[in-house]
Amino acid sequence: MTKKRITVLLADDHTIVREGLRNMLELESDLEVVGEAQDGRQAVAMTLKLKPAVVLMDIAMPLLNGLEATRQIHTALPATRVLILSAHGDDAYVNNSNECGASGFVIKQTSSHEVCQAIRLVASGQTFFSPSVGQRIDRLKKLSSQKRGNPRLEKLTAREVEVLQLIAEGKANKETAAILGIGIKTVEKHREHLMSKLDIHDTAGLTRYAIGAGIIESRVQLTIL
Amino acid sequence: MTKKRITVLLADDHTIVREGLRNMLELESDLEVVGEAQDGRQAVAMTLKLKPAVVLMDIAMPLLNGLEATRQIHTALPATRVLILSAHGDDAYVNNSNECGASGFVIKQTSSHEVCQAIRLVASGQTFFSPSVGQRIDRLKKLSSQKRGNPRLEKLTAREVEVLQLIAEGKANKETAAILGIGIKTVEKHREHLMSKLDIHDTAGLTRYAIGAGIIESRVQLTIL
DNA sequence: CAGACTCTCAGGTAAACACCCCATAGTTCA
DNA sequence: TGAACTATGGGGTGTTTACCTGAGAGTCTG
Repeated sequence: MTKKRITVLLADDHTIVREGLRNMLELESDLEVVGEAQDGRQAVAMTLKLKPAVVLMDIAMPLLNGLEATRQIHTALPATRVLILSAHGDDAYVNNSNECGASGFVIKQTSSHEVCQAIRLVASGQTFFSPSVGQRIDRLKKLSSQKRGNPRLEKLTAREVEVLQLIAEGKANKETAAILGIGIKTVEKHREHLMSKLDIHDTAGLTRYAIGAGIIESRVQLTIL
Repeated sequence: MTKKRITVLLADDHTIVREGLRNMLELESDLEVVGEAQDGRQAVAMTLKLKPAVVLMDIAMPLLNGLEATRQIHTALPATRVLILSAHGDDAYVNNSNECGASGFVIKQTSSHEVCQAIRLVASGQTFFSPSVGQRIDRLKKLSSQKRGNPRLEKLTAREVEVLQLIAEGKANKETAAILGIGIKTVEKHREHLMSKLDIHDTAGLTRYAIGAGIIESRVQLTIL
């Protein structure tokens, strides 16, 4: 054998995208796809089990969004590099992809060649940001040195954001409890804290907030005709 | 040469997705990717020039969305088959993909094998709809076969839209009843009909639908960090 | 080390919701 | 002129929320 290959875990809820990525990455002799996850929660679980060098992570995923998943992975396995792969470069979440512990951020408009390069870069400990994203990061860094933004979402804990996402996805407390593996009463408590902190006291309001904050996507649809 | 290959045009604004699809389709000996378009306008132009047998069309694209592009292609070249490839199968897009002249609808959760099969089907003049999408279409077809005179109002009644908006604004049934000057039971009945018609059975889902359909807006607020 | 969070869970209550059954009156349309 | 749809109601039942008090275990931090 020549050298150790870079192990990669793919996390994207679209089967077609995963298959396409797998095909492309496996054309590269130094990259090896060791697993595929269909949602954020699975991404975390599989990362802990398979310990890949790099996780290629979509942001918009069910159950747990890519950034939360990144945060959890970064906390549990700081050595694992997470490369965010997002459809939009103007996502509200671009802003704190750094804080979540991501090593890079590429948009889906990027060519596969660049993605491979990005994977190699982050695997070697460096960072990579798509040009349009990089500018945005720079701009925000400059701004944040002056004033602190959004007081509301900042106050939420990681667990609360998780629960908020599940609420906005339409899960009942019982389902949420099952998904998170905790008691219903605990979920109720998180919900209570969310409502108190955000001063929003109904499910519809929490859902609107989650969409507005970019925690989940509102399927944008044009012309109802 | 053995037989004529099915020519395919890819239309998706994400380079990675296009490359992935191209790789996968070219593994099939009977499929041939003859071009790639990055937006809806380009998709129409390239279709007119290259005259592919099948256009694999994403919906969410810049400049011109996939459904509009499909409509234009179908008008100009009725022989060309358009296969919609969308990220979401549960949105309003599905409803009028037929009207735009699409021959099929697959969601990105589909496997590449199924996508290839779908391409072959639509190329042969048949139609293909992903299971989850198919059910929706069937339901709509049944509805529209019953009331042909009003193709656009087959969805929600004016009153139901009113109630939906108030639900999405976070109003409880009691508030809604007071606002509309009707009884609570009537509001409950409208809510029941909404859930049944939309096949959405929780407040969060109704709220997401209302936002996606443009009935209400989710205030934009970003910038964390 | 003590206080401040965070996460976990308990019991309880009143309200709201989801989903059934049913009916009446008006409109629309084949 | 019926059949179908729409809007308006009532009754009932079981589930789910919203909101409250209380509390133990853990972490983080000044």
